[in-house]
Amino acid sequence: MIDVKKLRENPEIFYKVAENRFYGKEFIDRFFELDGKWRENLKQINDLKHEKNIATESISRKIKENADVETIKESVRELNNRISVLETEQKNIETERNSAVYAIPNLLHETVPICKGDENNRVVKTWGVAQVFRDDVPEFRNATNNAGQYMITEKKPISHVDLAEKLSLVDLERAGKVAGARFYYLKNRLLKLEMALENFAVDFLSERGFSVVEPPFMLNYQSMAGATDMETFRDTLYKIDGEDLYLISTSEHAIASMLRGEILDEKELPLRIAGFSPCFRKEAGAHGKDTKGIFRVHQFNKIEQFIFCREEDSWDFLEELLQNSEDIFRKLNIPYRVVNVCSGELGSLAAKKYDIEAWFGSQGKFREVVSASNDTDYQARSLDIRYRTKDGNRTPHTLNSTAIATTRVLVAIMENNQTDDGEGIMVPEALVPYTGFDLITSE
RNA sequence: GCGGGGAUGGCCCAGCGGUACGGCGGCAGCCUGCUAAGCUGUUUCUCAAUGAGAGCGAGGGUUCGAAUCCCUCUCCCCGCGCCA
Repeated sequence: MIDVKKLRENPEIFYKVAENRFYGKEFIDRFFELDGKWRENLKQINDLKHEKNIATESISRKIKENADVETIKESVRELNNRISVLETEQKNIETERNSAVYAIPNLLHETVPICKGDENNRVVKTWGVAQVFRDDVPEFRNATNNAGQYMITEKKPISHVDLAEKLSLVDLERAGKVAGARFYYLKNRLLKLEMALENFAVDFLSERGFSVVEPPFMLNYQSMAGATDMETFRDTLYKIDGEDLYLISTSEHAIASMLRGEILDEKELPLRIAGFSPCFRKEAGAHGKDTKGIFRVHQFNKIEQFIFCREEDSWDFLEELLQNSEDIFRKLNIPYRVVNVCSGELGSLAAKKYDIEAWFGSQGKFREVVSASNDTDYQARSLDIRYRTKDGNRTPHTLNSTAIATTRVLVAIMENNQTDDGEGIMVPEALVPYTGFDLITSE
């Protein structure tokens, strides 16, 4: 959530951000409407409680003096009634005011492009030599601002769906039978390749100063609500029936809420934590998109980078996270571009977000494989996480970035590393020590 | 799942109907040739702030007054049961 004090002091900043993000301003209006009443009520309640405390204290004194206390008791009962009426009203106002506050998005970093639509994300850089089918060259050149390196191929790579079927690497049909669309059985060498990716990423991040955790795969409402926003709840989260538990859609939320309600010491920061967990997503808004294969699924494994840091350091750490993720894709030799996501496509928690989009030859497109966000103090404030400094407590900044989302990276490998005859997949060199094989074929 | 014991400020711990004790740590100051020790203050949140209110795992209840008594729930520890 945003800083309410800052909102009271500088409403114009928040109105401007709402405009730049193409949000409605009604939540901010609603906040101010309710906040005035809230503060007025609070004053009244506190004054009455003050009166009550004085009366109550006088009772114990009078009892010692053997004086009569019945009339005072009666007046305190009267005060209690008035307080209780106001407090009930206050609770209602507060609930509404808070839901308005939660709906107000984070501030934006000055470098975020102000516009709508993914096509307006700013391309920051490109890396690698992509194999681009002849007909897709214009699209590729456009998507990289003519800066991407590529080799023209005379045939399109086989889609990962066809290739995986041919090589017995996934069973989508039976997964559909037992669980539904967007589920999969991952098989044989593709499973080993997945495990290799996971081990590779865990080792990689350990070397870069991350501690690694496998978090709970479910979180209670309070933790989930602190770590994410209502849009995410609605569109992506699975709820466990009859329990106060939600399946995580990313280990980010489990790591962020790990420190909920705690006060850290400034010296403990930064905290670099990598999470490894399955991610469960409803993909509610994605009907008809990427329906085939394992590109967009309800369940996949992910290694995630997460950082808690001092407020003054977070912009440097965003670059660090991006660099780590880029280095992973470089080691895997997957061509990609990096985009600075524009204001209209940014989630409400993020003040800035980079996406890494890998080249998928069969689709002739760059598609998202990594999201690196700086949520500044927004997420940590909702979770009531603070750190102690000489000059009092502050809210840390939190950042997160994908390292490896397994299914998408498997697809990227399948589409970028096909053998010339289209009958096999070459394992990226960096993974061979982990797989123990360098080729996946039908044998 | 059953029985017993717990949860108190950043940490440890006392209090068990009269408004949170003490210690450790942190910060500020005093003192000292420097350091250490010692001494003093401070340490969470909210508000229209020289003031006031809230806060003892969470939520209810009883009472003029609840950390303290009652109810529900959560988590931790010990034992029993079950179990990959």
